[in-house]
Amino acid sequence: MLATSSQQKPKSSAALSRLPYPIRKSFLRAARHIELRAREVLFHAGDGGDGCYIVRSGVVKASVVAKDGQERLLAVLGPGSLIGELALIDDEPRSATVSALRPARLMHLTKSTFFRLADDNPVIYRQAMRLLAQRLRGTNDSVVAQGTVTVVGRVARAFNSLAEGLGEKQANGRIVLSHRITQTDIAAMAGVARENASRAVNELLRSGVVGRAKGFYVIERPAQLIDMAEI
Amino acid sequence: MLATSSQQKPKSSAALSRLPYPIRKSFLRAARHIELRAREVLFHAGDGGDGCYIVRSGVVKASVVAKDGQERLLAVLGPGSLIGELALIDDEPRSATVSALRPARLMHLTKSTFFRLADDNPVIYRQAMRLLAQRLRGTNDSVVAQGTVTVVGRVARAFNSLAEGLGEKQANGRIVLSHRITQTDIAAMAGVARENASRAVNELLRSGVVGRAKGFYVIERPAQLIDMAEI
DNA sequence: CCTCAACTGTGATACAAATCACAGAAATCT
DNA sequence: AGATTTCTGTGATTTGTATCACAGTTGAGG
Repeated sequence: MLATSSQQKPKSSAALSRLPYPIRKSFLRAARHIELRAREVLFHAGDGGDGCYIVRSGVVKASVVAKDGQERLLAVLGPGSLIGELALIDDEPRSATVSALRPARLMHLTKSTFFRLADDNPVIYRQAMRLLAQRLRGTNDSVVAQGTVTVVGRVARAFNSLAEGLGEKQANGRIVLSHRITQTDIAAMAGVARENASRAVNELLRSGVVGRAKGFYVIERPAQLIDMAEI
Repeated sequence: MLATSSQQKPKSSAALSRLPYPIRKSFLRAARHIELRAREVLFHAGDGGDGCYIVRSGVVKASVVAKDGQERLLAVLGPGSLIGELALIDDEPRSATVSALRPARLMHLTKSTFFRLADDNPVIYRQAMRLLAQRLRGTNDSVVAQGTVTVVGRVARAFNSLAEGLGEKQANGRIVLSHRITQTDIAAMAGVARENASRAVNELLRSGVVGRAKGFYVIERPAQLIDMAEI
């Protein structure tokens, strides 16, 4: 499964896919399987907890709630995505809350397992560091974007992030976001008010960069969308 | 030197300080020394370049400029700070521009040296991942803060970041920012207009959370400042 | 020490985005 | 199929910040 179908966009978050096969197999053997019902919480921000998870099917979201109660969506993640890796690495509490948007199957890897495997295969360390570095680049961009980019641009960023997390690339280059996303979700990702997210989404729909197909958003022109989100 | 004086705040960015002494020595032996004049650029965003740097003395800044030309300061960094580690890890171009705010001495570590040492001492990998994880937590917070926190709060964050990068903790708990910081800098860190940074800084001065001592900002009540910056 | 450039403070105005207020449309539940 | 609940679109209003304008202050360089 793990992000190898030709229909699927290769994503940097497809955690294991770049590791040599024997190592991948060790991971799979060592992992414990977990099922989540829709809306079930995997862990809350502030929880302790070692170990990380890899999404095998379904869709989950990572979010934090600010002091004032408003929720901010950090990511919506589909199969192949790695979550909870920060607490694995630095023993600090969970930095975000993760819950299922629809029934999901995950595998869980304990901290001790991870480090045991990694000590034997430094390539794992390299791959993990690479992933962290990529995420860091992404969040650095977000910080800058947040201050300089307009609402439409931020909503475009949200769509890109969604494409990253659960997009399925079609043969014709379009990317289908194979989960029903509400404007409230988009607003929470872009960090804007729901009403303004609505206006921005419609602007994107009108311009044809984004479309809808049976309830799912479709990114019609990925390059242009990325360009709009540029900082 | 490397961030061990009792006057100095222990910082997560004091890259090497937590490594066992023999390993630290290997790093120092393998490193090449570099001098920067004030305002001299170490590297530009977009440059290629392997290798990372550790600040040994002086002060440097990391910044990016958005499409619209406005500069955003990501950090102001003093002795002990690690910079340029992303390109080291993932071979992508430099994500920010780094230049000296005043004459600085750095040491440079090539990619091959880093990985050679790390492959022999997995503890280096662990430490590096830890550092990346911490940074990721920080930038995640920033993203949320940017959307939910008011101007004063964002300026408070900027001060915390400055304390992190170049603060010197005094015996009485106060933290001296031992470099002359302009309001333009603070504005660029907080992502607000210079005029509003001015108003916010004065509010912090009036409330006594921050003070000035011979041209330097002093954080009088670090705990309260952190609280104000909380998301 | 004097000069000039850079930095700082503060009011007035402009503007983008949040908030308010609903009405209509679409899912979901029973 | 009908009843709720949730989601969506769109105007009117308010608000926080940016921007403009400019005077006062400071500090670095000759």
